[in-house]
Amino acid sequence: MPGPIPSSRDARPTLEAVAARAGVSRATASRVVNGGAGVRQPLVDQVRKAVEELGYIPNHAARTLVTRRNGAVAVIIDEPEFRIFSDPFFSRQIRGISRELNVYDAQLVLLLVEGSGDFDRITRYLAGGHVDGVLAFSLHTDDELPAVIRRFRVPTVYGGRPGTPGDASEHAVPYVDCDNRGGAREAVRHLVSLGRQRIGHIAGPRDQTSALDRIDGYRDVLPDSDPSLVVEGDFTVEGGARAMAELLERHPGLDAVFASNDLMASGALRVLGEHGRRVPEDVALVGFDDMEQVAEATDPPLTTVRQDVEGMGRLMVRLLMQRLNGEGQETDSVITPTELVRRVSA
Amino acid sequence: MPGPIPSSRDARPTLEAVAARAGVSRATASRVVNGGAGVRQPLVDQVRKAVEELGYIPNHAARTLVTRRNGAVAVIIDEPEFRIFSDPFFSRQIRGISRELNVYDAQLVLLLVEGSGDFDRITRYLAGGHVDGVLAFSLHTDDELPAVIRRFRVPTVYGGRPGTPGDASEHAVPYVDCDNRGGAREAVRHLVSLGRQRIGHIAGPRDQTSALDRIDGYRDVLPDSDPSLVVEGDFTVEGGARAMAELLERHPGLDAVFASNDLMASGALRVLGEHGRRVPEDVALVGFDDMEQVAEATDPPLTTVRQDVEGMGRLMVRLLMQRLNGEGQETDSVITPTELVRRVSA
DNA sequence: ATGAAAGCGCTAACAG
DNA sequence: CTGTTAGCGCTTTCAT
Repeated sequence: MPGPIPSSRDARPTLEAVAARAGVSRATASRVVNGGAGVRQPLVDQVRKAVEELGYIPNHAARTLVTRRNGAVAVIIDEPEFRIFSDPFFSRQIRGISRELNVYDAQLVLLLVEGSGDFDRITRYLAGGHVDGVLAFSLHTDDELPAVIRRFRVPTVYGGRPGTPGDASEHAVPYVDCDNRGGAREAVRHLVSLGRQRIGHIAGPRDQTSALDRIDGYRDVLPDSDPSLVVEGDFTVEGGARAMAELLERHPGLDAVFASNDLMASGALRVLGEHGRRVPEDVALVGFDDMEQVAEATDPPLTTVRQDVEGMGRLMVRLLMQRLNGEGQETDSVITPTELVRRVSA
Repeated sequence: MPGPIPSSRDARPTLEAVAARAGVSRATASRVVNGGAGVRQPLVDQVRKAVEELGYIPNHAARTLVTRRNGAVAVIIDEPEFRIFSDPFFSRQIRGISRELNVYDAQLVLLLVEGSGDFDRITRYLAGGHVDGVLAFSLHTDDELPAVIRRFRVPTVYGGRPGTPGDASEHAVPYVDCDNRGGAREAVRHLVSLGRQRIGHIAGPRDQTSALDRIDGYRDVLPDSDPSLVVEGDFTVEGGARAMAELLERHPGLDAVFASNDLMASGALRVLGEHGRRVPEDVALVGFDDMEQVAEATDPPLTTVRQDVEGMGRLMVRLLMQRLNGEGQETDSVITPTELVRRVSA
């Protein structure tokens, strides 16, 4: 079905050509191309036919120049190397975003931030109005991005609750996050329901709200637990392994662990094995994220807390589009539910 | 260092304003903004100053409209769900691409293809000339993308050797790939050097050239090996596990396995364990890719073949830019070297 | 070396 | 309902 699209990129037909062929004015042709509202059917048909025959494709730049809309959204990911390398989390979220963006016929411009150097570049980019909106991830407490976003008033939705104070004013930027705290509670409650008495927690880095929220969830269920039962990891396999070793040293009698993500849980699993602990018999283990790749591949497979990462991505796009269309400047943030997935480790 | 950039996206200063402030014509201002060649120093300085003071940022759409360049490159990934979900490979390659694109001050537009439906969309997008060039991945043998690319003559570089015949004419599209065959040879030779006698191979899907090339590498070293020693997997953990089980059933006496990627190797590892085989004592195992996340997290850590994924991404961008700048229409493909990384599994 | 002027392709008032 | 008319902001001959 090759269709009549011209075989070269150059010398593409313009609206002018379409109008001429259809025997109408450029304005009418434009109207038809943009939906055809308020144009009589016969003319609509003529124009459509001309478009078809000529293989007309609108020139985006020209359109953007006058409408000041560019049909593109930037996805900004500010993440230290190790995490984007080792965490399918982003691939998934981006897939959700991409899918939903397609619905709106919008393009996805990917901006990876690696250091303050990149920051200027991104500032200029956003300031230049090259995109209609922004989807930003991994805001760390010391991030400069929120300031830029506020300054240029770029419509934005955050992925994950931002660590910055986030002025509660009318300009608050909405975010989409899963119920980290509730999920953590569920995980720990599950461990408790298993009859476990000494439950440790391998936390994520303190500069990420998700890690903080999960610690809170842990404490919600175990308010009187010994503080030394919580060790900070860095969301990597190795970090999880180190934390587990530390935990074991401090509390040899430990009988359960809630790790703040699956990667750390897998590291913990290995260390547990090395120290002769059977899982789940001696020590029950629950992770977080439900990254199948990790959670199902470990031995034993991990019981973990699932979050709908793709759905969260789609949601972010929807919220952004609402803002762009002016429907409710007062968009609210959304917290999505989590679900405990029982496998073998607990 | 906030700088003088205006605090709102609207009402941005135009070149006109800059020219007025600098007391020159728009043409001169434009020249300065674009490098300042052929403009006397004093004027250059005046314009630069005005740009600075006004916080002028060029309007991309206007520029694109006249230059027909848009400073953007599309990255097209056509990959069934499971792989992008479970393979850090892309994250890494994209990071390399992103970094190198920054060097050229070009934007990255991400296009995820999920089915034939998406195909129309992408065709229209490319035909619309929204991007200056394309970086395309995961061409399967039955892909429609190459046809579109050829038809519209979009400057393109493939990631990985495409499965399509790839007319050897002057319009051949260059690609960047690692030395899959050589890497596989190295892996298998290593196994041989360890004194292993019955070496199996868990291959990747037949519609991917990387999998095919690795099989070839295996056969290069073991030309007379029993065909039943090669089992096809699908590059996933589960697929690797199934393949390993099959292999064990066919050849209980197996003493080594070369898996076509690390994910499958990790699945194989688990099955090996379940069947009471010690690794590497009873069965030596080598993977491919060196995805640290997987290769270092398994127990024992995997010996594997490393490919410089990020470097390959950067290389793709460089080749594309060469094409765009007309330097050498006859860009050649590049095969990057691999390296055996010895850990514990072999 | 610099400026004037002519568009790039499209949309959006505004008339009719 | 349709056509005419202005630009959107920038680059690029072409004169000077």
